[in-house]
Amino acid sequence: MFLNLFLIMNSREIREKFFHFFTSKKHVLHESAPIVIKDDPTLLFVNAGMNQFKDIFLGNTLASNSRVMNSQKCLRVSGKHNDLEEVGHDTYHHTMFEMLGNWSFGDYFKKEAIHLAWDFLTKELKISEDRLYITFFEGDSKDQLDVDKETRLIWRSIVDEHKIIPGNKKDNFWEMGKVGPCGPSTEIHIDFRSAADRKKVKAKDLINKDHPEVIEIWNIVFIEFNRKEDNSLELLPQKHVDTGMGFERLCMVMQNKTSTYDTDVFFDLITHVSTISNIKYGDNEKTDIAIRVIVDHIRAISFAIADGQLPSNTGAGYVIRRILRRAVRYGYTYLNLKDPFLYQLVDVLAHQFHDIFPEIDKQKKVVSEIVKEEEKGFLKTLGKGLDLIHNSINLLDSNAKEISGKEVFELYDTFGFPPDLTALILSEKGLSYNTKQFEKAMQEQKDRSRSASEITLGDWVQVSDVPVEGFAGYDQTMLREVLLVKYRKVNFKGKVQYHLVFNKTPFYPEGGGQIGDSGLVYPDHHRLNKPLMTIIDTKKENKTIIHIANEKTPSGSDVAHQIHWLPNVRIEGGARLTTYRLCVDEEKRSLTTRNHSATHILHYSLRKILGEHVEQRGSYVGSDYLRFDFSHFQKIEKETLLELETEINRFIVEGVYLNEERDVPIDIAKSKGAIGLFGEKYGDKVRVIQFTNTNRDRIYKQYINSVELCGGTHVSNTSEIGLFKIISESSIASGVRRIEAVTSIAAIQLFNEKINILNNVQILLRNSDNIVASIKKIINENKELNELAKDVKKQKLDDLVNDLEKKISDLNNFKVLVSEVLVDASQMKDICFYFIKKYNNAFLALITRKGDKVILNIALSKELVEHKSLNANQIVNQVGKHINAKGGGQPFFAVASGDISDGIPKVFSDLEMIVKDL
RNA sequence: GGGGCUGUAGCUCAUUUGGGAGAGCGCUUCAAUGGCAUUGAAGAGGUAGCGAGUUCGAUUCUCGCCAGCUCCA
Repeated sequence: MFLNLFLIMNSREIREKFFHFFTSKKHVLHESAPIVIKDDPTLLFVNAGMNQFKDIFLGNTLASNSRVMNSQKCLRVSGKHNDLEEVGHDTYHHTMFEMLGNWSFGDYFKKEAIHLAWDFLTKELKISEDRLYITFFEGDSKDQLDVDKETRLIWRSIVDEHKIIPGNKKDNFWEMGKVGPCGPSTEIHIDFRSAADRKKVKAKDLINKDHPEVIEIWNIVFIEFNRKEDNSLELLPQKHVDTGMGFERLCMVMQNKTSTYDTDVFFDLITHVSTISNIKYGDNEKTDIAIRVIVDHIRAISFAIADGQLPSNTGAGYVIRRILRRAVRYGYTYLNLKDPFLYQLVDVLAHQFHDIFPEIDKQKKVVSEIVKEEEKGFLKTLGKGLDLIHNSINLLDSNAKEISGKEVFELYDTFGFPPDLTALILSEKGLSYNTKQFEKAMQEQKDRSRSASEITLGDWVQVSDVPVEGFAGYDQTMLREVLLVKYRKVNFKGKVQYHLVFNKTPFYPEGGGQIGDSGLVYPDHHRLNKPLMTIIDTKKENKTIIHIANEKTPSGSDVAHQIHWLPNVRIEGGARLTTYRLCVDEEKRSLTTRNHSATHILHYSLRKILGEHVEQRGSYVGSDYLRFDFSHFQKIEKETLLELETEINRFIVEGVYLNEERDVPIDIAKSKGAIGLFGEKYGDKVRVIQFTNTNRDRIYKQYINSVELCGGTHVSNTSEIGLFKIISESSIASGVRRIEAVTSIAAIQLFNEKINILNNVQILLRNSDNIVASIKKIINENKELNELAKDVKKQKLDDLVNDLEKKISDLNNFKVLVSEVLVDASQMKDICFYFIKKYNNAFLALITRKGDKVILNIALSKELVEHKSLNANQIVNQVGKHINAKGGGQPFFAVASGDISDGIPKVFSDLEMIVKDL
């Protein structure tokens, strides 16, 4: 490859250049948000640079800097131009990519934004103006929006008018979603076709037409409206600029390539895949596609895992699993890679991004372990699927050409075997499958899922327009004068529930591992003291706190009815509004709070005892117990667990006071050594929870210091936790372990239960003072006795068999035995099997009693069944009627049980009749 | 969130109208060879995920729960 080092910048230099340029224009570098999104049911991954600034646009949060720039990790797996199944087939789409962007929050607007972008491209990067084209918003009559004349005018002062092209709402009016901030955009496109091609067709005609060499490189959005639920547009109080430039595409342009995969961004990865597979990139279209798929996907997978999203079978984790499997599939089919290989690429990525995105390098061992385990799992799935396919093929008529689409769908749906692989295997045998049937089955599955999820949410009903203040429950569990802002009806598992949003609330919404509060809502009126609603859970959707209420009030009427029935108490902007009193279930909250603080201490102690590599991977803090997942490579020995418990309980006994600080600038918090949650996005101001002992309260002469960024509730002194006890330690994924524990009342209960058991054991052992020795002795004795008993039983059975043997009569050439025996049912069965195996002409009928029950067995040598067409099944029912028995079995052995023991003689006489007739 | 599949010995899995709970590997012991690899023999190891129901009888059928896999949203 020819590289002119003086002219061609590598990707790192390009990124640096961007940061440098905008720093010089007074922009502050903002860290990329984790690629994984929490608390937003509509979005699983960050798909644009602006995601993390959503709340600033909406006016919910104030920006700490009015000018910001960054490179944001993004992940796109669906949408019009980003179908996962397409990635790799062309040479410029990606699942994971970097988005360079600069932002103005109420600072500069159109003119400066346009000039900044233009200057960066043409002056800093020295991209030829000749190649650049501009689009602007042409207006939209439905939205009553005029042509964006201002933008057009600004551009006219910069470039030739013929290069400025109007675009419609689809291309040049950017919206975040159905509702929310939006505005017109202007885009810079680049044409890097050959001179000959440029002569043939004008660039103007190729813009926004999916031409691979005429592409958009920079999108500049002027956020000035808020799209409301009724579809109307409202002017925002402030105007913002949001820009996004695809980094990989920019590198492609700057490095004179026609494919992003030919840039240095992918060079090392591709080289590595070539080495592993021994297949050169560029040799063959099919293997090239496979290599592109792999190098693209490993980026998405690694960044997602490093940001805390483990592959799983639902939600965001499932998306990661699907991407990983697609990569494995392409490697498996086209590069003949039959063993795990993707995990080896993590190192390459770690090295490549160690300075800009250090999260992969920091955890490369964990990430690659997880990838490897996933690969192994999928290869196993593939193996199973292969067996199933070969079975189906073997069952096929020799002249059949096709297997049913339903079968292929089942293979995919149930066993996860990809249909394209199925098709490949079939075609090797000259077969195919019915794709119409497959599509039909697929559509049915989709319809089923959609209809199941559609009913769930009702529309929000707006009750009042007061501003929402949010959580106020750190200092109180009861709040008066609360107003209902909006509510909606929801169907959940066949039950009706209500979602309620209040203007302020003491209810903690599920988050940071801590479960949501439950409690009661009362009318805030001194004469009304009956609860109106039962809040069963509290959750967060983005930043909105949603209270989930039962359909019925505690007194049995409908909640919705209550909302409208209530007396109007407060007057707000001319409207009479009901005020409420919100009361959190204090017992549940206080137990949860204890568990949350205990979780922090556990985290601290784990790092102290096991090492700094321990990082939180997930946590559940409930009122009954706590669960903590963390990175660690081996099983924790019993002694270590004990040490851990002791350490934590010392921490508790020390009675360390909580030092809680709100609105601490994140830099200061970090300088204090505060540990952030793995993959969590924090704002500029954070809440710091610190338990640090001072000299005065040291009992154990140990310095204790737990500092974490946390939004949860905590005890004011660690002594409130009372007691900490681990109940289990296990593995949940490769390199990730889980500890479950209880505290306070639950821990005391656990101890009491255990001690109670011990006491009972001791009493049973006649107050032995060495329980363990006593039990060991008993076990040994028991073992000896068992062996003795076994011998005796066997002897007894042998004796019985001998006795019975003597009773066997020869009748018409049959060995006949009809008798009542004093053994249990399973021994009787053994006797039956012994004789019918010993003799080839045995006819046995044995009876035994168990309580009131009479059990009858009929057993016949198999030869009798075959040659004499006898059937034990029939006989047992025929003679069983005398003892009121029903039963059945196989022709050679049948069982029946009844409850009339007086009938036994009749059973015997009937059997004699049967034998005589043989 | 919805659908499908699976759950049997430490591991991998058999077990058909519902009627004896099994195989291979691993483990323990003994024997053969100077030792190891190995070979032979014997043995231990199970509430058939949990809980109800139907049945004379359930690993098997039905329902619920739990866990895993898988597809869809």
